[in-house]
Amino acid sequence: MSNLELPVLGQDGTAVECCSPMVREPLGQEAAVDLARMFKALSDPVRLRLLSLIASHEGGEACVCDLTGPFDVSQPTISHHLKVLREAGLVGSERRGTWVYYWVLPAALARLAALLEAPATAGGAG
Amino acid sequence: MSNLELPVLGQDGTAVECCSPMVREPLGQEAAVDLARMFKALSDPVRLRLLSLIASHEGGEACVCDLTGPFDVSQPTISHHLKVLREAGLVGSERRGTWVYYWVLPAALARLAALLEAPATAGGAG
DNA sequence: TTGCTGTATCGATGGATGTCGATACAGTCG
DNA sequence: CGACTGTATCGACATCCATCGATACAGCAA
Repeated sequence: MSNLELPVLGQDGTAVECCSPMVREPLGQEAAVDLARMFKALSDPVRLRLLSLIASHEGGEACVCDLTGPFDVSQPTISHHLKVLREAGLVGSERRGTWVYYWVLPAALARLAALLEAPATAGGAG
Repeated sequence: MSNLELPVLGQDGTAVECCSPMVREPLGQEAAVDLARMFKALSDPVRLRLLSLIASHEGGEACVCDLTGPFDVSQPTISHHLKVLREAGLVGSERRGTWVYYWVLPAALARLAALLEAPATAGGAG
């Protein structure tokens, strides 16, 4: 249950509408729906902190037991948020004995980062 | 009403928790709330397409009249989504005579992109 | 002024979402 | 086996959100 079927594509450079900066060409509806799902997973403060906790944890992965402490919400809520992140294709998970480990899928983050990349030359916020 | 008070900071390299990749260090709660608000603005397919339409429009800005056509939703809904994007600090807007123009604020997109940037060396989604 | 067009706001509504307590499931230890 | 811990699922609930039609506001043209 680690890798969902991500419609990710040309790692080798084949330009797809999903990965080029959105300042270059308008997003298609399909791509927009797919990307919006991933951004929605990032649209909650708890999930954002969970993701950064996992990503910055040593070894690049974290046990759920490391993730429930830093938050004021209940354990089922943490489990729910982890499920959202997993179903969005942002993290993978695996059970090892008693504990369940989560790790970030860098390709997914990179896909979103590439989309947001901009020349930053036009009149920006500052 | 173009520039909201973005707590953006060191463009010159001063490391702030908002801008360093989340794989480096855990996000603080305040930063997470702030960033989640921006990601939430990107979590809707219509808004994502609106943003890319604006960004990829010639001159880097687009009239609302250019934005209502490509969608199946009503004009008030488009107006609502544009407001969400504006209040999230992702776009600026200005009225010029009859028409209202919107443009992307690249610094905001760059801030999010920097956060998502990862070494992309660990076992990724593929 | 009146009329027309472009855009924003209002109020309502159905559906999605975050949260919880209770509980079920998975694995380890006696 | 039973007891215990770690994690996920269930069901409920309050709130938020995308959407709409109706309407108000802003600017231009007669």
